[in-house]
Amino acid sequence: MPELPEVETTCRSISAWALGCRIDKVIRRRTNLRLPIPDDLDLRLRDQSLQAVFRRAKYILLRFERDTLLIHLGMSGSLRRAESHTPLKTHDHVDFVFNQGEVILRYHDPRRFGLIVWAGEDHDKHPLLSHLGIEPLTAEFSGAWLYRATRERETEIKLFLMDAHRVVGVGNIYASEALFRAGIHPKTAARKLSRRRCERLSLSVKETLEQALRSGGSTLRDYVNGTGNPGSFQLELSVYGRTDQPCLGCGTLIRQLKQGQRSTFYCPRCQR
DNA sequence: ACTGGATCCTGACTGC
DNA sequence: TGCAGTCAGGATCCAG
Repeated sequence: MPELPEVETTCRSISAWALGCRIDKVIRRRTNLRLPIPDDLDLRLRDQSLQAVFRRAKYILLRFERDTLLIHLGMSGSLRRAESHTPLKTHDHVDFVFNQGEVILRYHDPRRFGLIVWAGEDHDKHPLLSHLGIEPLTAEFSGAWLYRATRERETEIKLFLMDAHRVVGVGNIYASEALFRAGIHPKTAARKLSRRRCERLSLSVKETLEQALRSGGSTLRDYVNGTGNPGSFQLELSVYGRTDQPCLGCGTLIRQLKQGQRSTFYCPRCQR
């Protein structure tokens, strides 16, 4: 479900209400997601207050006084505020109950592709994070970097953009959108991109993600941020999900194809 | 090392 | 209605 803008939006909205709140108890309603949910969540987190909420790639980190949690939302997860009277929904797997039950941070994930694990002493060294590539919204992710990283790479550029070993946070929606913005065909071999096109693509990735962030992310099915509000970037999508609809630039019908078992959307005229 | 494919799981939707 | 098939925002593991 969530790509970088949705995860970042979730972090920001949780920060806005939960920082400083103290854990009353943690309720775990099932023992595993993609990985086992630690059985000492409640024991260890009780009485610790939430110190920081931040993101690495599409992982959310909740830093408490003595422990840090690593959370991933997978395809269908959400982490949002609930009240003691908020009715429980199917697939509400974990509740972090704060301030004597006054507010709850509730983890919901129908497909259970997400995960909740301890981050350990140094989260950057955690096995799930240690191999990750660079953040797209930093200066490091530049045209020069992209040009260097794509040399000799036979992979289609869309798959390259979605490979978290190289650059993180760019999922299926924003990869299609960024390539449209850059005027690059998604099946182009990464190594064939010129320096100039790499420059353009790195900018397009940043602009696409930043625009989505300003809209609070995309809500296609059920994404909601940490306060339970949907995003609106889906209204600004140029190609994603627009098969057979006219390109906003030239009117040519948007096409759909498969890359790595995922749908790709593109304009055959604007993207070469 | 790189690359493509299968896999985990539920729910929404389509077509018969 | 019901049922089967397809597809979905992610990431890991495995074979070639």
